[in-house]
Amino acid sequence: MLEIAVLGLLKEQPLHGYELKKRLSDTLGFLWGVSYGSLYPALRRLEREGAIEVVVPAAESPGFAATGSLKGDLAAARRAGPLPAKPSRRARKAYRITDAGEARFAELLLADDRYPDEEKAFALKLAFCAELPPAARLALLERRRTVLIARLDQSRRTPGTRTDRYNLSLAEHRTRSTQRDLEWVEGLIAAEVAESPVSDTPVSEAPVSDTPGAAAPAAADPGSPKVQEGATR
Amino acid sequence: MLEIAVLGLLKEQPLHGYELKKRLSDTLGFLWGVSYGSLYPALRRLEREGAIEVVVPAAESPGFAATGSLKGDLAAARRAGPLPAKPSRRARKAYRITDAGEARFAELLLADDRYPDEEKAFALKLAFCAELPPAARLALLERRRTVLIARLDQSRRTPGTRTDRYNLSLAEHRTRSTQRDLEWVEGLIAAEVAESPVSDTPVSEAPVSDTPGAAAPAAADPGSPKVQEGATR
DNA sequence: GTAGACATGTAACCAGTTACATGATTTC
DNA sequence: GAAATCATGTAACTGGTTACATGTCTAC
Repeated sequence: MLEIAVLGLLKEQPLHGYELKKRLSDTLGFLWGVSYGSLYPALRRLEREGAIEVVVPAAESPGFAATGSLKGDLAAARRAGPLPAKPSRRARKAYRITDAGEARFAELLLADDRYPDEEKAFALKLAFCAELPPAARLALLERRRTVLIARLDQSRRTPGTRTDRYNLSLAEHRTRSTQRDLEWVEGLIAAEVAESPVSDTPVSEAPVSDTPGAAAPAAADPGSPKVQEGATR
Repeated sequence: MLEIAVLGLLKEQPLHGYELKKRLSDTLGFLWGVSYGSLYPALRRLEREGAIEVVVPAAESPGFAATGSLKGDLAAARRAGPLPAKPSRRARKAYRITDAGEARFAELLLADDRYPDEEKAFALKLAFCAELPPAARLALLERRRTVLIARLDQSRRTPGTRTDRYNLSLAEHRTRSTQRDLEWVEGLIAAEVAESPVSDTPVSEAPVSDTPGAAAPAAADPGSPKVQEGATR
């Protein structure tokens, strides 16, 4: 999860840990508060795997010549005036994504992770899917759709053993939420298909299929009922 | 989290681990799939803390006389015919909640836990709040309300740095979901207040206050803005 | 010279998971 | 007597967290 976010941000530009953390907090902050205690180890892990690499400290911000002395260069950068991306302090290590990292990123976005928080995982992936090829993006959305449909008809099958006021209300609210989530992703899918014509790409299994009108709220047709959430173990 | 669920189920009746797991899977299954690897350690932890205790194996299901021999009794129970709560196998250990456990349960339901998955935590607590005194229940709902309001006006303040199609859609969908969650809990609060007249009980700090019309979607007044989700940290 | 922002890192913990080991009892 | 189901438990791992330790540079 963290690795997705890190790779996603580094795909746009090289960044060092501290800055990365700030961006994670305020561009994805509404979904996530990452801590240094997980970020730095994650960076080292990714580096070891070859997904990212330390960027050479020269020419950090164009506009002054590198002398070869790191400290000197940094001081020079500082003297040049306050830049939007503020110049350095300590032994700041900026990372850049590698080709292997790009591959890993795509793989992670599409992976069938059994991360506990489905909703958060999907939200995070969606937040970064703009950088993905259209087919992969579509696959991501289709997968989410399958999960939601499975959830819906599970709640339809299961009567619910606890029938006090609170559980009843909870179940109903949950079902409606899921329905709306489904309508939403179906909207996204439709937009996606409209944008790039439905080439023959057999991305995973169900190309796009059904959705008769536009966004049928909670109709039948489980599409491909293979996925099955791992609720029961 | 697990402890809440376990205590909540044991509040209704004594159960052994295996059965507990089954109930967790199919009465709360839609929110949770617990595994033995966490359940059994949790039971031992709760027992050590004195929140639950092993129930004496005699008179497990009334209708036959205990002989003093566990195995004999169990075999007898078996012979008596298949009961709804099926009789035993191996050295089955049923647990019962203690008074200390009841106290712990109430404490956990109201605790300000910084468990990562807010939504799941609230859903779980709500699923068991029927057994709580009305004032505590109300406090639980009020707290949730505060969190949702904080979330809403954070998303209003934060413009959002990433402005591609997907992030925009995500942010909008999220806001609407939160709004509906808020309306829902406000409905629950209203029902709660209607049921038990607003005695002077100063449960936590904000008694009930505001909500002028009935369920004002996203109005001002953060109630008590103390809570503050730990997103940024 | 010290307060505070910038910057990196480690250790201990947390709440769960999977995989495995084991054993009792019933059913065929 | 083999397979299925019931039943309990441990060890290693996971993906994070908090709390802490340390260092650098600026501004006052």
